[in-house]
Amino acid sequence: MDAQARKHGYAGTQSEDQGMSIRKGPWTIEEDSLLAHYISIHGEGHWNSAARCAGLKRTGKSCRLRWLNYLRPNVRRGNITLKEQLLILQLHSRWGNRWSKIAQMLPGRTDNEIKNYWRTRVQKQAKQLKCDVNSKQFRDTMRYVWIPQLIEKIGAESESPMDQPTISPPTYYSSQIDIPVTASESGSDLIDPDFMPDISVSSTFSDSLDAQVSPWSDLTDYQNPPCGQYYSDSMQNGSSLCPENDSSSWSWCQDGVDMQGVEQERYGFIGGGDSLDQSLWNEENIWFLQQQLM
DNA sequence: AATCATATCAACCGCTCGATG
DNA sequence: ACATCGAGCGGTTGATATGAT
Repeated sequence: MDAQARKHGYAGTQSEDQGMSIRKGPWTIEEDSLLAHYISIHGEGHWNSAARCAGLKRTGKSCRLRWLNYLRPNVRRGNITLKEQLLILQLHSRWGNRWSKIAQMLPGRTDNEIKNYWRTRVQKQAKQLKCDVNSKQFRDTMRYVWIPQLIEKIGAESESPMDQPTISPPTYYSSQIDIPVTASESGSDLIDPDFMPDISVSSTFSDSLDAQVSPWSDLTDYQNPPCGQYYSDSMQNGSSLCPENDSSSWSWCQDGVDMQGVEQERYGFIGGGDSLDQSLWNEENIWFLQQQLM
């Protein structure tokens, strides 16, 4: 579409409605109310006929999008919360760019919003790390730094009686979210919150992160990212303890654990869709986070 | 105060998929 | 089995807001 047409809110073609100009661009209040009124009577679906019958010079697609992303009741707007961020990271790690699927797990959030969040916040970080968002380096940083940080911060928030008076003390959280641990069938390999802060980090890793990871809104307002140690116990069965790996690939060792070795052994691929890491992103964790968002 | 750069987000586009005839 | 059509999805774009210089 040419910029002029968009600017004036009309398309030059009439593909869907015979001879009628199709309006584009931002929705007006009148259009919103027309659409909302129509849907309140006839319900969702049949978007093309909805557009026609409601007297909107819009495509069905446009109406559907407007309804789902804006007009629909219970649409949640505003900042993505920490818990939502955590859930997004987890679910994206599991499902990749399946935005609508991810959105289904975040009540009130739209796929568009989550997609925008990912692109603006997360991909920005990948860019600053000078790596691809699907690269191993970035996945590792996300899994071993940001997600633990988020969990820590959420735990801290949960401690605050002002914040969440009812549920989820940190211990409860930590007992539910076995983020960085290996096969936790027994449930014993869970994060100990005592491990969370004050982590000794290998110089290469910490230098790298301090230098490269810039503050990431809620996620990254940390100067010394905690990482590493809480994997050490549970990841021993990663077997490859600090081997001198192929130096061309990105890896690090900390507390005797070679993350790359672990990665190779354990991880699915971010954005890889079906290659799931069930031990890491298990249903229980996701369910729990969802409950927190309700 | 003006200008430029960057971030954010609403909306569009093209493609795919599933239902239906 | 094939064609058509509507719905939905993910990627992308452009307008606007915000911050930095």
